[in-house]
Amino acid sequence: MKALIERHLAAALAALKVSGLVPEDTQPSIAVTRTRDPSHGDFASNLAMMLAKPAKKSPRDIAAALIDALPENNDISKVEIAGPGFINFFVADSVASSVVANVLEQGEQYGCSKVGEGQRWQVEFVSANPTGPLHVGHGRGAALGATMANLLNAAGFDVQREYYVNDAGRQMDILATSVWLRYLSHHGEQFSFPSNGYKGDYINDIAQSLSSDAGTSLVHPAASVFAAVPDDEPAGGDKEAHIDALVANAQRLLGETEYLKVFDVGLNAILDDIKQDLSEFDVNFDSWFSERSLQNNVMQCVDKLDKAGHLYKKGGATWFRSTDFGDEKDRVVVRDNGQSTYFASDIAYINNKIERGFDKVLYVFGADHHGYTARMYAACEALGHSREKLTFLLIQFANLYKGGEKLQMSTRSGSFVTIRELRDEVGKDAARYFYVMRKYQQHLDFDLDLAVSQSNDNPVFYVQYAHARICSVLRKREQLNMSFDQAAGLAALARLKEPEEADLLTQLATYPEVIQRAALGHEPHQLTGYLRDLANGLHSYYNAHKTLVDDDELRQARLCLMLAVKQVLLNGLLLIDVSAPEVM
RNA sequence: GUCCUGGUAGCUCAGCUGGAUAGAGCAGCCCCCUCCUAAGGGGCAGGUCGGGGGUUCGAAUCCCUCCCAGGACGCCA
Repeated sequence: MKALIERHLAAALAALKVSGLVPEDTQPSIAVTRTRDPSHGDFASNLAMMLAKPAKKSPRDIAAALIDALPENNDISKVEIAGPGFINFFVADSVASSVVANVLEQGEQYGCSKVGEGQRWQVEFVSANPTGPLHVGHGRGAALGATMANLLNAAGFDVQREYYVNDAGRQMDILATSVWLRYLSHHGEQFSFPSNGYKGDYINDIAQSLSSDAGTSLVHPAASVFAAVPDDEPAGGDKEAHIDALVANAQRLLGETEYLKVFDVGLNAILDDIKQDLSEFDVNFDSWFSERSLQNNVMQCVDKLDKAGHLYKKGGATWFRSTDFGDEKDRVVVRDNGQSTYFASDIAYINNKIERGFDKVLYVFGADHHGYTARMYAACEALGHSREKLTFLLIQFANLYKGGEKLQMSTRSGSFVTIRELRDEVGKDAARYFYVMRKYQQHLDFDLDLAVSQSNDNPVFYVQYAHARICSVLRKREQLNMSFDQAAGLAALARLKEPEEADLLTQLATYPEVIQRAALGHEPHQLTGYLRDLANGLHSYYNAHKTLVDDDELRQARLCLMLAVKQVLLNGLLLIDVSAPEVM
């Protein structure tokens, strides 16, 4: 409808140019928007006001001329000039109500579009280090990433969801060493646990399973484990040096094979845990990409950059001249000790992603990564690709509140609320809904008490209740043995004349636009906002008018409308992976 | 210091490429179940859109500047 009006306005504009009223060279963008106030019709355009200046006429005169030049169309019942020069379009009732038939015909496909057809996109999200369970901070990235992927999918994009597993590097060594130390404690060794080690209870659990796996075969006396290790922080030393020395000793004492065993037990236990948490959260990935699998490619990529002349040596290290591509300073890719940096892995990873043929790669990152994006763009361009291939969505942190108190979380100290605890406390539906209902650029205050409350305060229930209410009406119809004939109802849509019905029809027609906007703008909160409004429309209607009326024809029409609203509520909730209960 | 993101009703937030009288929810006050689920609906009240300039027919939205809050700025991962 919107496109139709735009075409008509374009035709009218062309006519005015021919008649000389508007200069040939003016190229205004033709904007048609939905109106907020029904008295302004269904759609409005500001075209006349934009033409007023170049044409040197008053906006209202231009508007009148445009309207005269508009092609005839039966779908538009009235066109008016309003206010300073808006052109308001009133859509014919038959067109407005036809949306019901569209919804029922398309079912779960209603709202889907083909704007992204033929494009392969990757959405990478969560990608938390497998050093501990997912906490509520990761939850937001998980929920947003999953929903954005769903939305893009609905907009016709071919989407791959990927989790980048950081299964290499120092943090993982610290994890493996932490597990081993706990294991040693289980076997009676006495020592004080490093302050920079992983201290959560889950480390104990993993150590326990390592014990039942390996028995005492991995035990070494504490004295040798701590031999020549510099003091820890509490003893006045450096905690980083302390833990690094412990890692080195672990690797030396255990030998490569045994060390790797401990390492993998830790990694796999935690990764399995993460996978389970995510799947219970209805967050699913197509691909778990291992950082270790990239290791051979890292130096290849470094060579590639070197051959292209983007690297130089300084102070024993190899630097990438990222400032050539807009970064604020150059970055090290190979340290003076010969080890490649984490950034070097990321370069290889970018290269890998692009070689896999994605048209666009979306990174859903925590806002703390923002200093990182400039060098990522730089790397992408240095590798010979357009920076447009990368998009970073920087998610602001989520703060948890309980009883008015802000909860703290930190993986290292082991004091955090896990995503599992959150789910147990508020349920998956509320958690998923709350995570996406604010725009991602905004800090999210997650009120646990509100999410768990079964009251009208809770927006999740509000939307779900609308769905359940419709189901209840449908059940009641059967109980009362009232007839329902969908074809007859669709034929009688003209009977829907109440203002609440008109509102619902407009809202239903808006849904595909919302999905498209939410998908292309990566803004899931558009969808939750829409669902709230639609639910509100339904509740208002429900209170104002009875569906199961004796008038056969009217009842059939209203039932069709109810079915359509139910379908759209369901479609929207599916995109955020929230259930649509039939009974509440 | 540089760079991000925010600053809209008492609180939490919407506000689509600049558009018509700035919208919801919660909190407050009033009303609505002999009627399809009251986890609901309707109404009232509540705003110098952080301050100040500017662009425009028209600014919460764009530009400049200042103030405030949170975050990021390693040869860490």
